[in-house]
Amino acid sequence: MASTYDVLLARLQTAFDAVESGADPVLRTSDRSDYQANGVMSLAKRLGKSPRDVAQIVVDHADLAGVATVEIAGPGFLNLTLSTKLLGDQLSALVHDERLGIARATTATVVIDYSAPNVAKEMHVGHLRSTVIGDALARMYRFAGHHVIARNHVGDWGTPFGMLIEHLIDLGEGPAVASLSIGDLDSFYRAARMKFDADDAFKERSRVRVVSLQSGDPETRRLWRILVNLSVEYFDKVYAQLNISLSAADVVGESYYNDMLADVVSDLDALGLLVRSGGALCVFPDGFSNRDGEPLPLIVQKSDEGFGYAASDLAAVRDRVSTLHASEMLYVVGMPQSQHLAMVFAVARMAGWLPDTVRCEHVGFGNVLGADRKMFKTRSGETVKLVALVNEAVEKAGASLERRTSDLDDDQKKVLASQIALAAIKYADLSTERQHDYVFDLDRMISFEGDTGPYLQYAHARLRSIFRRLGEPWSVGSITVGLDAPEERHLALGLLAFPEAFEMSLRSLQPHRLCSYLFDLAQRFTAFYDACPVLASVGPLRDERLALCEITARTLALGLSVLGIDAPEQM
RNA sequence: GCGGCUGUAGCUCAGCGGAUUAGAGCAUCGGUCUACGGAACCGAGGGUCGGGGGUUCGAAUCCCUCCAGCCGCACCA
Repeated sequence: MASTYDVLLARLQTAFDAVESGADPVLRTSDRSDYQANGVMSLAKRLGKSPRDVAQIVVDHADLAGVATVEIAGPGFLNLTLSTKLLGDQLSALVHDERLGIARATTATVVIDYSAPNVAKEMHVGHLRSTVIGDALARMYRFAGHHVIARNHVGDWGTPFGMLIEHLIDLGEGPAVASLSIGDLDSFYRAARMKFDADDAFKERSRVRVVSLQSGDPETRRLWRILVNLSVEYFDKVYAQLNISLSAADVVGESYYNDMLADVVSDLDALGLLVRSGGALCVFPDGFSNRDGEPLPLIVQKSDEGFGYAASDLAAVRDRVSTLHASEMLYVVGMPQSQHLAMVFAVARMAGWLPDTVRCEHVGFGNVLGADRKMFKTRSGETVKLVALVNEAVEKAGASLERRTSDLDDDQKKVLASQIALAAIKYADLSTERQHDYVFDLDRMISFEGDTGPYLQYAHARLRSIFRRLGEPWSVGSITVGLDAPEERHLALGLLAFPEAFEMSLRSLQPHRLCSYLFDLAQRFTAFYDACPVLASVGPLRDERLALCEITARTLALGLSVLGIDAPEQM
């Protein structure tokens, strides 16, 4: 089934082509009518004709019988009003369409790099956005029909592991494992750090340990593996708590690329791209300069022979294209890394490792700020742990549930509190344009009023409540709609706009567009709900309204689910 | 210095492939209640879209410039 948007666009395109081949209509929803088509004005300018005359020609050529009526407005806008028949047909199709009008895409292999916590460190707000945005994009891509490969590029390599392993040895394996198992990674890390800074002998041992780690000493690797495995177990718990679709299987950390680094360097050299500069081996991609206006290098091998993160990032690009056969790659990484990633991509393209046919994008995002508009920290100035953040939100959501009389038992309330808390946090994160910083204000996002996740969940719960009260199973063949009440029509138009909103959000890699759509839909629904009795109405009218409710409930649930947000049946 | 980002109602944010009176949420004020879950609905006030210039019949949206703030810019990822 073609979406309403596509039906209109196709008919308009034909009409525009009749005037001038290649002219594009720009179709959008409008307050003045159901849809508005622009594009006549620029076309008229090119043809040197009056916009209204051109509009008339387009209208004459447009085959909109049974679809919509057109009116030329203002200097040359085409205001389209959908026919009741089209609305009825489209709604009837939606009732029986699991995908709610969203086409299944031809399958691409999409590698999405997100979350990326560090081994032996706890996850904190700094990981929130990458994790939440990456998860939402992964879910959206999967629903669209693509093959998604999630890559959790954890920081599991580098000089800190010397001191961490030595600290592990000092504590004794058993006690160390026991303390790390409870997820208290930060105090382990801090203790190692303190010893490293205070004790020269420990520092020397750590240095030696790094060397044996890198040279593949089996015992050192075994100890390192202990740290990695315990950390991955901890990450899994956090992901479970956050309802993030990442697992240990998606963890492919920096260490995975170790064996490829030497080849990256020698292959770049063979291609004649390597330059020795300041002792380091560098590639100078075009278009990047440093603060003195000189070409800026991407350092692939440091002057001490060690490999930088540029080398492993290059290895990852190459691996994802050649081994995973990625046709699209997304890096959900903070904005400050944009220059680095742009250079990595540029070098990969120079080397021929990243063909032009592979879309490769940095999905950058801004910072999470506190009320003071500075980086979000605790009152004492420490980094906010993700677990603590969620716990506080769950607590608030739970307290709010208690304040309302409810026939739910304690277990149900516990689950609900978590679902509401996560909806609040995730929706707040996803609903602002991702490149922008946003102010983290838990009280606002969990106040359950206005443009929040819980508001959307509530709208959905009210809908489900209608069907619970209905008792009997409800089904309908085809809907004969009048949509006489303006609220009904407004809601119906909102439902038909779902595919376009979803696809636009996915195309632009901007989940906030889907958020805006869902909020708008929820508002349309509540206005309808207030004005149009459903269960108290009878006959075809009741079926029509139940159909609107059914589609709305499924649209909200599906929209939320691809954002990684649960839609409870009741709350 | 180079590059990137930001500046839209009191607050938090949409809108920025140009187009008819600039939108939403919160807050404020005023309505709606025998309510299918009021965590709701309806309405009002509130903005020279940072300043200036340009392109255009038309600019929050495109171009230039200035102001304010943030981030990155060679061996930590």
